[in-house]
Amino acid sequence: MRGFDSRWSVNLSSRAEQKLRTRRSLMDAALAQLSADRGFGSLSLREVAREAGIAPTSFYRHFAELDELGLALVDEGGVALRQLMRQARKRIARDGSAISTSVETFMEYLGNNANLFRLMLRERTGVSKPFRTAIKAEIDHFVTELADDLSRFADEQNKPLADARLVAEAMVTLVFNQGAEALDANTREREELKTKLKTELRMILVGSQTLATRSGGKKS
Amino acid sequence: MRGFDSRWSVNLSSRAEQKLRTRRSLMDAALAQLSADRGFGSLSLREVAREAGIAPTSFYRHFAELDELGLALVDEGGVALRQLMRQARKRIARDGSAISTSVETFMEYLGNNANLFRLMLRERTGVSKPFRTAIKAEIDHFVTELADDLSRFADEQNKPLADARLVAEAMVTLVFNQGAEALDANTREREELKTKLKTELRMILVGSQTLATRSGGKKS
DNA sequence: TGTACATCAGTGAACGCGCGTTCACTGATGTAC
DNA sequence: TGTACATCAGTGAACGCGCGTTCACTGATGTAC
Repeated sequence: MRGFDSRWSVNLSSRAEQKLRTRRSLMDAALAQLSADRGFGSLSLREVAREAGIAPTSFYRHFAELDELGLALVDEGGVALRQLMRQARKRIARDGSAISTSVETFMEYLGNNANLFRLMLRERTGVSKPFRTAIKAEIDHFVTELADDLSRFADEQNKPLADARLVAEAMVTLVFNQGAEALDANTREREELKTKLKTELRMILVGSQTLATRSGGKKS
Repeated sequence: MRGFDSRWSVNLSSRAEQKLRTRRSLMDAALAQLSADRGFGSLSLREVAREAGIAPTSFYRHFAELDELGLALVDEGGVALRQLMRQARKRIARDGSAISTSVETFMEYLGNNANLFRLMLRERTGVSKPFRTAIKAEIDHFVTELADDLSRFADEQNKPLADARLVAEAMVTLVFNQGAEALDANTREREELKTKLKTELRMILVGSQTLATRSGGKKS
């Protein structure tokens, strides 16, 4: 437990360190209670405090309400998304095969941060506007980067594609939806989902190239 | 109010008619409370009974629990999906332009059954397994019919496509996701969504045809 | 370094609230004769 | 048709429960001198 945040502790009083540690316990407690059958909306402040091992009243020393904790988790989800993308780029540079590598990387991240992604995937279409807005912003950022990558890639290969942003959106929609299913699938089903997903992404990519070419693209 | 179910009332005692009417009030009350900010999970039995104008205890004369009412609504959603598809086929036969007509028909249905679709779209990835299962079954049925249509259409046009089922799944995923967004969009945004959606569907269709041709399709 | 005071994370008691569910009931509707 | 009994949708009182939130507090940690 000690040192889990040693990088930051240098300038913090031990009281402040302890506060951060409790805050983390609360966030972990909330994450731990998420599952296929429990969304963030079904958590209670008392339950989270109980799981974190503090009195319900202490919760207010860290967050004004439960949703504020949830939005902090969404921030972490955004960090995970950016790491995911960085990791995927690195691997693609090494292994090529952009679609396959991306899907593999995504699914790996999904497995390693199951409940964080559960939160993002579910609350994205959930009931709380602040959640939807925050998550949509994170995904938007993700889509933008993907669209840039796609454009660059298309230029390099001299295979233009129609409307990179739209292609990126469609891809992210499919990836996230299959991701949501993959979370609660067994290993075999997950492999099937990956295969399906790769084919679907390829269809979109190829389709967009074909449409770009037909409508007078810059292909030689 | 009288005669709203006159087609069925013929063989029913007036007591049974009244019971059906109350049941309908309950289902309508639940539907009426759904919105962008309220999912089925946030409804309470007491609230629904209040809105329907009956005592909370009377609820149990109609459903064993609130979820049972929800599943009855999902059944109605299934009916709406089948009507939607029937309507779309009819229009396509008349107007051609399969993708555009389908999207228009879907969006129209969405607008006319907003809360019913809200329920389907949200609980599809929601927290209750029975809901997820029931909705997935309805969508599956929808996907199957779409896949059949796609195959038939491809044969007629002598443009084979790769893996009709998978194409249908991807299309339905995109349509439902954009549908969820369209529900809470204004008219202008909705038009944008339609345009985007049509392009995305066209990419998938064209991509699937291109892939089928490349891998030795039966095209002349 | 030692002392006096300030800060503040964590606490336990207490509150009022809406919830789901049970129960025994009422009285209109339906049925058997 | 008229009568006596059965059915059953709808009721109101009552229950125990977990919830979010308030409050005044405690005591360890931090700070000023």
